Amino acid sequence: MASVSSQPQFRYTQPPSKVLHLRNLPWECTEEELIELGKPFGKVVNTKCNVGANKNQAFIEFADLNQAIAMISYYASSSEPAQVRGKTVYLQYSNRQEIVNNKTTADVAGNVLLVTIEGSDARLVSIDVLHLVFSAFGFVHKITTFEKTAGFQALVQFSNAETASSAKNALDGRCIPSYLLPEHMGPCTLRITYSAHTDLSVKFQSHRSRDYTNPYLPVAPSAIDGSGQLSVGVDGKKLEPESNVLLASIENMQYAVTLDVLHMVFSAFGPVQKIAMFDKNGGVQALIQYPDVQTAVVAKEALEGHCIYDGGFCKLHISYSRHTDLSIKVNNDRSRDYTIPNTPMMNPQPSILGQQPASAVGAAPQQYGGVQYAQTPTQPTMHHPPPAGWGPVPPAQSMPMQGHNPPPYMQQGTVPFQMGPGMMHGAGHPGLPHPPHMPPYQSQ
DNA sequence: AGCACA
Repeated sequence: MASVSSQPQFRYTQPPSKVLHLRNLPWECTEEELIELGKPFGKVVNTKCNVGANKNQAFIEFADLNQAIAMISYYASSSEPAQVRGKTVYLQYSNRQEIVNNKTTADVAGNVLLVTIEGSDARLVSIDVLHLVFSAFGFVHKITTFEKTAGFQALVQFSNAETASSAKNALDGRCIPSYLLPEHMGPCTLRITYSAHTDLSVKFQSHRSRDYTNPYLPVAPSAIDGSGQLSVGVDGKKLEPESNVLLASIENMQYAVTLDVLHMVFSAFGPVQKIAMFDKNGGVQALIQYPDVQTAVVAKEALEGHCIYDGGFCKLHISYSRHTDLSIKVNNDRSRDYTIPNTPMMNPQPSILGQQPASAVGAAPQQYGGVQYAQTPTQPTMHHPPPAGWGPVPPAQSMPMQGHNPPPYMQQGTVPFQMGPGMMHGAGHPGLPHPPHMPPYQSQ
């Protein structure tokens, strides 16, 4: 009747739907319990439990609208309320006509993981740390993070369900290794389910979202500072996401700084895996890759602001790169992969300088004197994967070098920096022009 | 006790 439809309705009534919305359920109510509840009234074709902030809501979908109406009608006039485990359950028609993302989405493997980071400091976990953690299992295409009632969450997109499930199996319920987290942070536990997403939409590189397949995606202005590095200020504190790859720029470069010089300087802190040099903004920059974040942190703190040569020449400015694994296409005078054994090096040269700790870059810069360098174009002692004794640790520095162990969930061969060339997947986009002064591996 | 993954 037309006159009825225009009448005001009760505030909380809904038009009928095959889908019923249930609330006040006991926590972690099961699908079986929902089916038990609905079965007397018809065929339950789908359910969704643990809905809402308190996980105490659910949906039941009947095969037929009349079955849903029968259930609502029954309990509307019954003296006994609907109950699950003795707890009164409130029913109404859902405002949707079908359950979307039915319960199987949490169980069917997909290429995108929904990650909930638990812990009082969960929101301090940077997207870069998440990237590092998940990259151990395969190329991570994209990450988005967001705050939900469930807490701080991230969606992590892999190439396929296989790599996603290996990450899920290894990481679900595990804590992020503390050395990847800012100091004084409590434990952060990862809870992982599959997302129904297959391809995340990332518009900007920012502190909340990243697309690692598209190096030329614009960076959100809010996420960068003057040096072009991400610096997310949480409670006003500057948080530079740490990385195992350092970006070094060289100021006042009166003398040539070669790959070998950089290798020698940075090797004092740990095995240098890869170096890539390139020109940017009229200067020289280099990416230096260590096997782990911790070594990079130590090197950065020791070297930042120091000069390679006496007299204030070749001053190093070091920040963390967002890369975790450089893709070295060819070993030459600007790029080198030291992890590949038996790779013929160009210009093999005798070693110089021995094991001078690089903390002495400032203290004993004459070791790297320009003249000496010019006369003996350098080749550090290491041609191959770093030997066990890759050099003394600068004694004056406090260097927790014990941390070369992989985090507990990482198995040999799956650590991020041993990932194959897929890591820098975006580098080879055929249709994308490389910006000037930007080598193909350089994402920003 | 009031609707699902940004």
